Amino acid sequence: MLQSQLFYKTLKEDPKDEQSINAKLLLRAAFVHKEMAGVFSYLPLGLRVLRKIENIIREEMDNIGGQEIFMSVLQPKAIWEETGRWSKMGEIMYRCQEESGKEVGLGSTHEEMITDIIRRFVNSYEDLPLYLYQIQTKFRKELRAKSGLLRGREFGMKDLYSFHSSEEDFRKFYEIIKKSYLKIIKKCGLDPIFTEASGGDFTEQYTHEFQVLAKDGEDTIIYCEKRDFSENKEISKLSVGQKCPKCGFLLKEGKSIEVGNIFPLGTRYSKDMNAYFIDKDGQRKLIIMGCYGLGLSRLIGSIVEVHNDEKGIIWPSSVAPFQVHLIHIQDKKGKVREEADKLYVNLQKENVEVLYDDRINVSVGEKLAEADLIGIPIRIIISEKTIAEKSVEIKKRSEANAKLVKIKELGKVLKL
RNA sequence: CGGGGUGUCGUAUAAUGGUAGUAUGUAUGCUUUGGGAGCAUGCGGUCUGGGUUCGAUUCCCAGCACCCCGACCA
Repeated sequence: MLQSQLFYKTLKEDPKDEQSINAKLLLRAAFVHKEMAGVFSYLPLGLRVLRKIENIIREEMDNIGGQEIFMSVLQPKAIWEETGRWSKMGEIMYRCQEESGKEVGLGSTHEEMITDIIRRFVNSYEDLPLYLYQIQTKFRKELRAKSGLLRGREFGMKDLYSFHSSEEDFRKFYEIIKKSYLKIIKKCGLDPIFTEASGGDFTEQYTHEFQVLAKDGEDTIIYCEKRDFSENKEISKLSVGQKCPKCGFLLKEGKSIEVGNIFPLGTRYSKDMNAYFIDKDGQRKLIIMGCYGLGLSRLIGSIVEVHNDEKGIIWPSSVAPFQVHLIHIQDKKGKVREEADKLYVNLQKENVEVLYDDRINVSVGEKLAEADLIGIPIRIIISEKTIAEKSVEIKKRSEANAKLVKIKELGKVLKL
C-alpha cells in the first residue's frame, strides 16, 4: 500500500474528550472514526486489524470443528417471547416497530435465534455435537458507553454456540474451547487469565471469563500469578495477600478487561424453545447448550491499551495492519526514491504486507512520528546514507535501537 | 438512569456584553529532507432553541452532545 494513497489522516494532539488510551491512539492514527459514544466506523487501517483478528479466530474455530454461519441482526419478537427475555432484555435491546405495529429487535445476543435455527435441523443424536459460530455486530443500549472500543453500543463479537447430547460431552468441549480461547487471545498478543465469574443474564450458574490485565480495565480480578486461579472480585471470597487455593502463592488483585466469556447454558434455552433430539435409547431429550463470546472490538481496544508508548501504538505482528513500514528519505536527485520503489516491489513479490511511505513533500520528522503513532512492527528506512552502504535501516517498533542491514540480506532478516 | 464537568474553524486552544485571535491542518507557490521543517498568500469557527439587553459567542433557562464517577452490562 502506498501511503500517499492510504485513506487516513493523523492528529498531532489527543482529542480533548477522550480519556482512554485506546480511543486516543486509535482516533489519532485514524484506525477508527467515532460516530457517537460507543459507536465507531472502521477506516482502512482499523479494518485491516479487525480482519487479522477475525482470521485468527476463524482458523482456530475451524480447527476445533466449528462451522461459520451469519445470523440476521433483525430479530423477531416471537422467539424472544418463547424464553421470556423480550421483556427482560428491554433495557438492553434496541427495538423498533414497523408500520403494522409488529415489533423487531436488533440482535444483542443470539441464543434465541440459534436455538430457533437448530431445532429445525437437529433431530437425532447423530446430528450432535454441533458447533456453530458467527462474527457479527451486536447492538446493546449501553447506558454508559465508554473507554473507546472497550464498551460500545455497537460492537463486533464472535459468538459460538455448542450443542450436545450429554452433559459429559458438553464438559469435554468446554475444556477444548477454554484452551482454544486462551490460544486465540495469546495469538492476539495478550495474556489471558481464565477467571470464574457470575452468570449475569444468561444462566444461574457460575461462568468463566477471559480477562486481560490493564490499568484502565473496568473489572477487578483476584488472581494467582501462576495463572492457575482467578476469580472476578464480584464473586470472590478471597482477597489480595491470601493464598492461592491451588498452589499456595500469594494472590494479587488487578484491574482487567473481559475479552471473552463462556457460559454453560444447559437446557435453559432448549427447554423454553422445545429443542429436542432423539437419543440412542429412542428417548426424546433436551439439547444441552453452551455459548462462548469473544469481543472483537474489545480485543482491539485491549491490545492498544496494553501495547503502546508515549509515541503511539505498538501492534503485535499477528494483528498489525501491515508487517513492514517502508520509509524513504528524499534526496535531491531522486535516487533514494528509485531504490525505495524497487524495494517496495520486491517486498510485495515476497508477500510482505508493506505500507510504503512514498510521500515526497513531507518532512522526515513527520514521517517518523506518524510511523511511531501507527505502530507497524517493523520500520525500514532507506536514505542516501543507507544506500551508500547498500543497506537499509531496520528498527522494530517495540525496540529502541535501529540497525543497518545489507539489502541483499534483507530477506533473511525478515525471515522470508 | 443518578451525580459532576465541558461545548469556540477539521484538530488543540485564547479572549470578549459591541470587528472572535493563535497554533496546527488544509489550498497555492517557492525553499527544505534523519524526528510532526521555513517563508508568503488564501479558505475555514462561537452546539441548538428560548429569555434578558439597544446589542449575547459571553449572562439566565431549557434541550442536545461528549467526557468522567456510580448503578447496569460482554
